[in-house]
Parts: sequence; structure tokens; C-alpha cells
Amino acid sequence: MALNQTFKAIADPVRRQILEGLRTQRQSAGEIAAEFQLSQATVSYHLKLLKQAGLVSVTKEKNFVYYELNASVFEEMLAWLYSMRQDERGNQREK
Amino acid sequence: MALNQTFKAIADPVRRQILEGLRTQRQSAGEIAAEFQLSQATVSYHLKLLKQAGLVSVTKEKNFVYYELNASVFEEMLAWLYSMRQDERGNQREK
DNA sequence: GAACTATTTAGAAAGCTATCTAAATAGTTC
DNA sequence: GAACTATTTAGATAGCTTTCTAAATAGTTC
Repeated sequence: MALNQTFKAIADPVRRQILEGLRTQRQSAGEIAAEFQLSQATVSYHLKLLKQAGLVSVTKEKNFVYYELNASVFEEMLAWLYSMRQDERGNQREK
Repeated sequence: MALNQTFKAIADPVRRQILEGLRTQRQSAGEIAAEFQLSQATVSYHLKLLKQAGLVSVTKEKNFVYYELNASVFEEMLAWLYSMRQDERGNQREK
């Protein structure tokens, strides 16, 4: 059950912002790091967590490492949130 | 921007399980705590975080405190996840 | 109002997370 | 192969989270 890792991964604002940056195109580790006022090492740490959670995938090219969104993993989380929303109909409170 | 608090709240497995238990009916703090092998104080702490994140709402009755799902707050998270999924079409990798 | 029941708050400890700097790795180019 | 560029790993640290036990609060019942 990797759902927990996935939810933890998106619980951090830096990591969500990285994901947002990857919505439209892939980016190298350096390009991603440039968007933050954090050391490259710190951003690399966040990228590692996103990769472990399956939210991004990685391709090496020259001496760049490109990250791209792996949207299928979002489905699991969507499914969980959906299931929560569904049942909020008659919520029987026996006054 | 309370989205961060909301994502953090669901990042913990105990809290997700609490929410799952509330899908079909409200429960008192004691009923919720009985489902876990954790002290009542610990469960109370998790309930506080869920309440602060707006994911549950609270009614007092006799000397019981009832918790129920507040599904509207899930919408925000759903919207974020959706926006992530949308853009994963042509992801232009110029090979 | 005394005893009881349900829940929360306080304080402390263990473990986890995010961050940094410095060093290591790995691949490129001349 | 030496120098350069991009990225990751290692080790350290501060701060946050989860958990506990004990005590406090608050409401109920007789």
C-alpha cells in the first residue's frame, strides 16, 4: 500500500509546487531547483521523495536528469477522495 | 491558503482511517478511539487536526462530542488533483 | 453536590522531516 | 585525461509530529 507514501509526498508545499511546474513540460533537476530559494541538495531530496512515491519519472540525457509527471499515480488519490465525497448524502443524525 | 493544512491532515494513516469511519455516520470521540490501539488522548489530538483542517465538524450532546465528515473541504483537494491529471496529454518531449 | 462519564489539555520523549554545507559521482568536452 | 557541468549523497542540525501518562475540564445523574 503505497498510498500513504503518495499522500505524504503531496503534503509538502515545495513538492506540490514542483509537480505544478511539471504539469506542462518536463524539467531538469537544475531548472526545478532554480525556482526555489533552497539549495540544490534540498530540491534533490524532494525529487527523490516524489520519485519514490511514483509521482514523477526520470530520464537521463547528457549530464541532465529530466523529471516528468507520472499522472497515473494521482488516480489512486483521486479515487480515495472520491469515495469520501460520495457518501455525504443523508448522514443520518437521529436528532 | 488552508489547502496545505488539509493535505497534511490526510497524510496520516490514522486520520484517513478516522475519516473513513465517518463516511456513513457520525461518531463520538470515544467510539472513534475504540477503533484504534492508541490512547484516547492521542486520538483526540488527531481529531483536533482534522477539525482545524475543516475536514470534520463537531457537535456536543450530553457529555459526548460527535464528529462528522465535512465533505465540502475534500473538493479543494479534488480540484488540485484534477488539475494535475488534466495536463498529462501530449507532454512534449522533443526527442 | 458527590460521584461518575467523556473528552481535552499539558508536559515530556522518541522519531521523523526539511534544510544546510561539503564532498562524491558521473557524464561531457576539448 | 583534465577541467568543467549537473546532480546526488553524507552527515549534521533544528524543528515538527506522534505518542504516552497524568491531570484538568465539563457535563450528567442521583
